[in-house]
Amino acid sequence: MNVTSPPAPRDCRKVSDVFSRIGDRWSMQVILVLNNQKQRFNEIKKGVNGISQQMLARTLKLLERDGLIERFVLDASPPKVSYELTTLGLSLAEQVMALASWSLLNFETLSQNRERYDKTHEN
Amino acid sequence: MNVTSPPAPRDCRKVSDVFSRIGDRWSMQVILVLNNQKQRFNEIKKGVNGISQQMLARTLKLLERDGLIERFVLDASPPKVSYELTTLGLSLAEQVMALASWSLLNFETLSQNRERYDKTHEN
DNA sequence: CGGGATCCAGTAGGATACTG
DNA sequence: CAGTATCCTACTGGATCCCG
Repeated sequence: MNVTSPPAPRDCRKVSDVFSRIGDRWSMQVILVLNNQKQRFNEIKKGVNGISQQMLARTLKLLERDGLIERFVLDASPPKVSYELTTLGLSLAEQVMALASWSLLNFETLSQNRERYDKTHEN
Repeated sequence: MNVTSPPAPRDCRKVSDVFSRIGDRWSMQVILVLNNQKQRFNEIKKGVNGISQQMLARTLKLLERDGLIERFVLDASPPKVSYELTTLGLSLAEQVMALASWSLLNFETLSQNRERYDKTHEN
């Protein structure tokens, strides 16, 4: 895709599809936490601030379904399961990391913009 | 932020905040369509496949609130309004374009992975 | 420990009609 | 043309309990 022009409508649907899959509240955060680190369920849970057990389980399953992470059952009783980004997942993680860096860099600016907007439009 | 390590929990919240703002169904698509192109309301609507009038109006207002786009009223009656990415919006658009390119490149792989997963887990 | 099942609330998002 | 107002539905995500 040309970087200087908007995508074609057909492309838009594909982009929309991928975005709506990873653009939920948790997927990208899980990808970030797993970046270069094979981790177990509760380790990921600690890493992702505020996620519930169920949402983590759901998110991991969807990411596994897309082939972005791989699930390893280490032991059955007591259960030990760990997760790791696949090659595909790692390539996505790079893009997500770039977006995350942008977010950290510009978070304050965004907050200030919102505050200013709300003040001038509160009528 | 270091690209090889997961972000700190405090950073995670900021990243989550930004992601939950632009990670909805439409924001990133609008940003893509506006990339390097000042456009009017209905032009954007044509560019973003399937968006309703209301959702476009809502999305544009939120993006303007964050200072990512600027709104220009050209005429009052009949109304003519156009939108353009700000410098901040352009810098975000770069990251979003990278993610969009990844999406186009790997869309087929993702679809196949899902299909395969669903077949082997349908029990 | 790593989930699954169930129930519930909040909100994102769609359809339609109306307006300056 | 570029919105706003209203209503409604569907889905996301949270809480809780249970299970091997």
